[in-house]
Amino acid sequence: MPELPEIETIKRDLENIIIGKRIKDVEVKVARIIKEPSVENFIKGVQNKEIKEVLRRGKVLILKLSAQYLVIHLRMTGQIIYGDKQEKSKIVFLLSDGKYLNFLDQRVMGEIKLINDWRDLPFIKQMGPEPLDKGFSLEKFQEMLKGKKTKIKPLLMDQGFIAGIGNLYAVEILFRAKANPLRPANSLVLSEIKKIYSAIKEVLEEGIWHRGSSVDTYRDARGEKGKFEQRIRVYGRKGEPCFGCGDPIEKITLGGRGTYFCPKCQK
DNA sequence: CGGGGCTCCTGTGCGC
DNA sequence: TGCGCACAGGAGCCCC
Repeated sequence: MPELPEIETIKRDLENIIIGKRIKDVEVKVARIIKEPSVENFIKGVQNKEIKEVLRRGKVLILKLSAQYLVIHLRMTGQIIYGDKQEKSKIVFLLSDGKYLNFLDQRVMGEIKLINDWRDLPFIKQMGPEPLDKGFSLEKFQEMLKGKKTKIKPLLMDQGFIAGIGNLYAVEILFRAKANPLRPANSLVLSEIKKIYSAIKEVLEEGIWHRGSSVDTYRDARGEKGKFEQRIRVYGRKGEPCFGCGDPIEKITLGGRGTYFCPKCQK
């Protein structure tokens, strides 16, 4: 599942590959992925537009074109792969260098929009801070947690609270911080908040360093798998021995999502 | 306002 | 062995 580190990896790859190139044409094989404008206007809107910049906000990938923005959300199984045209592509952009930018998506939950300003999207407007920005300080995190009765794990996954963290990284962050996913946010004391805060930065940076995790279908912009999955401590390890104490890892459902943790190490 | 549950979607893997 | 169902989860939505 592409989360902040995976999208950031794709963003950095694409920066080196496609900036300055033009989209000559686009083939829309699955219309429902294009959320706005109409498919017809989408095609007209991207034709012969230069890719000026690649941006990321949370789990959202943004390509700045000559006038508008191409906003891409990969959701669960979306992939953006540069190179030859791929048979399974749902959307194919033909670039001015003769290569293709393929949008693939097994479960077809991804979304692409062409809009005047990405900052106007409601989902972006209500999004929480970028966890790797300097502005996301310990003090700010402390402030954000105040009065939040929500369990810490779903809270970390709430894009309105903090941007870019999904199920896998939320689970890994809490294991690193030795915090139980069920803890109400406002029950955490400063020493625990500090550990979670540090773990957020560390785990996400480690994820980027290892070019993401490919436990599902994630691939980088060149179609390669990430290596962070080798660093995973708890995700998907139900019943297997905890790397901290050897007790079996437990799996519960929280907010409908599989939540892995060690009840002994995570208090 | 918060939280639970359903929805979308399809390949995989488990149980009977 | 083969079939059928549950499961995977990001985010919008409804409802209590």
